[in-house]
Amino acid sequence: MYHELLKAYFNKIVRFTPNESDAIVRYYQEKRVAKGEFILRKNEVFRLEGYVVEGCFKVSIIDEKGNEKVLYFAARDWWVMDIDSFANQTASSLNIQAIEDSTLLVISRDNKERLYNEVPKVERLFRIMYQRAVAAWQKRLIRNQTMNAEERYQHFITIYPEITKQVTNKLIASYLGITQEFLSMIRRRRSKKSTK
Amino acid sequence: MYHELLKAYFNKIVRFTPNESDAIVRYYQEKRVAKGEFILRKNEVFRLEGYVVEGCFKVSIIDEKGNEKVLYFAARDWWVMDIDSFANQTASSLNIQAIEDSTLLVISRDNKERLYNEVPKVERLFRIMYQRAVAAWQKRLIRNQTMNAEERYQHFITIYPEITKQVTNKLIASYLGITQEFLSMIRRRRSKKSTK
DNA sequence: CTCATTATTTAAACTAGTTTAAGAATATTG
DNA sequence: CAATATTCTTAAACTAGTTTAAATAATGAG
Repeated sequence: MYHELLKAYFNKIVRFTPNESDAIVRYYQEKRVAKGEFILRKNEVFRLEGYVVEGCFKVSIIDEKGNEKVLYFAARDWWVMDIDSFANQTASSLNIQAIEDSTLLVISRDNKERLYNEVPKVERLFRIMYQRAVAAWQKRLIRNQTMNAEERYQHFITIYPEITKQVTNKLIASYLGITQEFLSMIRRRRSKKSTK
Repeated sequence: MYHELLKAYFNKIVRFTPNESDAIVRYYQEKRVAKGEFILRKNEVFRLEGYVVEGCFKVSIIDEKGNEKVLYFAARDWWVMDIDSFANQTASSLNIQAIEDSTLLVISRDNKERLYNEVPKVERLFRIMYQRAVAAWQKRLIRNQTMNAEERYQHFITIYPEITKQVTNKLIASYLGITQEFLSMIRRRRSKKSTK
């Protein structure tokens, strides 16, 4: 039944006929993931690309000092993947873990290649999706270089109000590239300001 | 004559027939840009996507304090574009300026759409190119969050030895997200180390 | 419900990187 | 070639964000 969500998602980007839509979503299977479960661990090869229909994931790396850095969150209507590992079937440097009980629609790498061949317009679909993704990552980098931590936090809670509720401050701090202690200070500063 | 370079570039990603290759590169026109010239200024709509065959460009933004931040450099065999502005024909927030006398192969947004339709495999080509670009931007962000300024500088001069020669330290500092003064200090520290 | 774990806050000492200012070295232009 | 502009360097004072440590609050497992 979640397939309708995925059809709607895709049809907003490229207009498919009902037949094409059906053929596409047939490749995607429902997968439930319990809170805390990993769908990818560092050094594994990422085998499934997933559209999140329920719940929330964190995509992170562990640096050489053992610190976890959150690369991004994927809540409802987002995708989880290690685009590099999935495309090239190389060992991943990322962890992907459910931070709530979650449900995905997943496709394997082999099936994705089959899908590109069966419905060539899917190339266009993902061309546009990736094109937008490049623009989004560029903007994120620009924000990191032009905004200070407080401004980045403000931006985060404004554009991701739902995720703000779903994840801990520790993880938000990691996403923003600061320590949880400093985020705590920012939050105090902000709450003082707002009561004045 | 530069068209052969572009054919080679594309054929490394997707195998095209000679006819297809010819059809594709016919859409790309040679454009010379003198040092210092802008091919895009903030608030304009980006109309040309370009493959650099000669020279070097800087792609940057001016933040609200008036500081220029270099997003990336594009030397030979790279692409210059504002992917967001080009795709959606919205006002750009970027400047793109030649930092040497340069030569590009350019395509207009309208011709690019025609190209996608004339040679559908080009969708696949750019799907793969953008997919790789997403992976590259993610890695850049991870480097920014896990490496300090000196490590980032070391990484930069290692993977971009040519660009290191082509651009000023001021611009490298901007790319790395630090001030030129601090980069200068890093360079002194490094040169002391290496003479010990 | 209780114990244990994890997240959050606070604060003081610290450090990586910035700011400001000025002089020296390079490049650019007429 | 001289004049001018720009880049690069140095250094001191500063600040945004980190580290360490400890206390408190919230959450989760049994």
